[in-house]
Amino acid sequence: MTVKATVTRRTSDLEAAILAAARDVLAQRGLDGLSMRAVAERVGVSATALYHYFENKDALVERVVQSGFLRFGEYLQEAAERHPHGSLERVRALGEAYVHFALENQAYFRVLFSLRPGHPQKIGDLPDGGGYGLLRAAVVDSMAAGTMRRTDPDLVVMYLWSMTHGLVTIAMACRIEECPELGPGITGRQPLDLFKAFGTFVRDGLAQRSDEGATANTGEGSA
Amino acid sequence: MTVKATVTRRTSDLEAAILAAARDVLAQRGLDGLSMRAVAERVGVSATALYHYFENKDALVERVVQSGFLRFGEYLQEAAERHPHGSLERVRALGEAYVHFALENQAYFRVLFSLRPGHPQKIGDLPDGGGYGLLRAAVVDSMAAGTMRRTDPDLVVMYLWSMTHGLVTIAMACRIEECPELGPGITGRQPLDLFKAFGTFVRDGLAQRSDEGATANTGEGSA
DNA sequence: GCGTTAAGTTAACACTGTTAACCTATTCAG
DNA sequence: CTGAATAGGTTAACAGTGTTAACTTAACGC
Repeated sequence: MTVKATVTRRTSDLEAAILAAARDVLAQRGLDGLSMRAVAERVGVSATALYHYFENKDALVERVVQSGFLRFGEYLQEAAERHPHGSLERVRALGEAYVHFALENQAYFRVLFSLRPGHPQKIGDLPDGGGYGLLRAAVVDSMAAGTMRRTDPDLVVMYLWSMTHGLVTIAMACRIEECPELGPGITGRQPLDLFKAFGTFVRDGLAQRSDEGATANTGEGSA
Repeated sequence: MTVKATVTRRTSDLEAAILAAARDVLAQRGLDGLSMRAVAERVGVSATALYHYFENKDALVERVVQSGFLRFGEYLQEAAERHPHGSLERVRALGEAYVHFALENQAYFRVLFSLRPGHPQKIGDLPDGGGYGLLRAAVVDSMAAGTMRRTDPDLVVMYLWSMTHGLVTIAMACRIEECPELGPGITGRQPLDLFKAFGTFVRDGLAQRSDEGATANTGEGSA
């Protein structure tokens, strides 16, 4: 145990080790299992040692969240760059990446957007704006390219973000694919699959259009 | 203290008192402040007495959640009944009621849709299906009345639910109206106001339509 | 009147975040 | 080179949590 102590004497890479341990514990045992003692034990240090690097548990969690947002933002960016500027596909890809990342890193994501009171963080404080700027740019580009109707881009971003985030949140609260009462159109379908199906609604809206007969009963498109 | 004891000796209205106290504590001090001892003290009883009526804290919370969903469902129903069957207004009213109730009962709503692991409840277990059936009926009616395009109603419900729930969730995680980085179209606007603005997108979609010029830059409609 | 049982009590355990007091090795001033 | 200061760790302890065990006490059926 004193081994690590003498080694890390020089600089504070212990801080990094603590953060890494906190991430691991969070991913494995969830937010409830994330205790100061658990993190400390994983690092091989006493619990109170953590207080030399973080003011309290909230501060530690906040740092974990920040690094989480960073990874999240990078993931979104990579997804966006696989599609041309100004295309609706780029917007859609961002949404799909959002859903995918959230479900692959559930314990993580729960904290990122934890509903806990006292956690109302401003979006601007997050690295990369939590991906907001990324989506906004894609929307603005699409409007400029003429693939998306021109309106207030912020309003559109908020709308798309809400829909995507809501799907993820609901999927986490109750396993959608295991809810038979949701009807045959939902049961058995993964959240990502549902998201893709929403694409039709987002593009063309829900209102009955005058230029289409009452017979149309389309499934979901591909793009 | 023995006053209440001798009074409640007869039947178990203590159970109801505990539930009421739990609701109060939850609303006032939030989920973190909801401890067995706090609830017990409010009732005027020892903490361990609660275990005669509820297996553990989770069971107590679950009962609180159930009664919460009941109130939630009633609130939604009242909102729906103020608009005619088959109208899009009825669908929209349900969404607005959803947003309004959530923001007026935040501490409550956080638990209703808590992201906590181990809480993935099936929708069918909730009273009234958590309002799902209500929205579904409104959607089906609208499709039958020809005001809404015909598609899989469950998919539409899931789409509308996601969007609405996402907006609420985001609004709770970070006070939207205090985020200047969200652009002038968002800052200062209440979530309910944003929801109404989404109506245009939901009805007509985001895609550029061939029958409209590139000059259209509409605000949000009224209905 | 007597046991049984329901409904409450206190004491205690294991766990949590956090603080205080302490030790120790490194660093830096004189 | 010595000695003080300090950064970085330790153990002990406190208040709070959910929960269990053991105990009391009041009400009911026979």
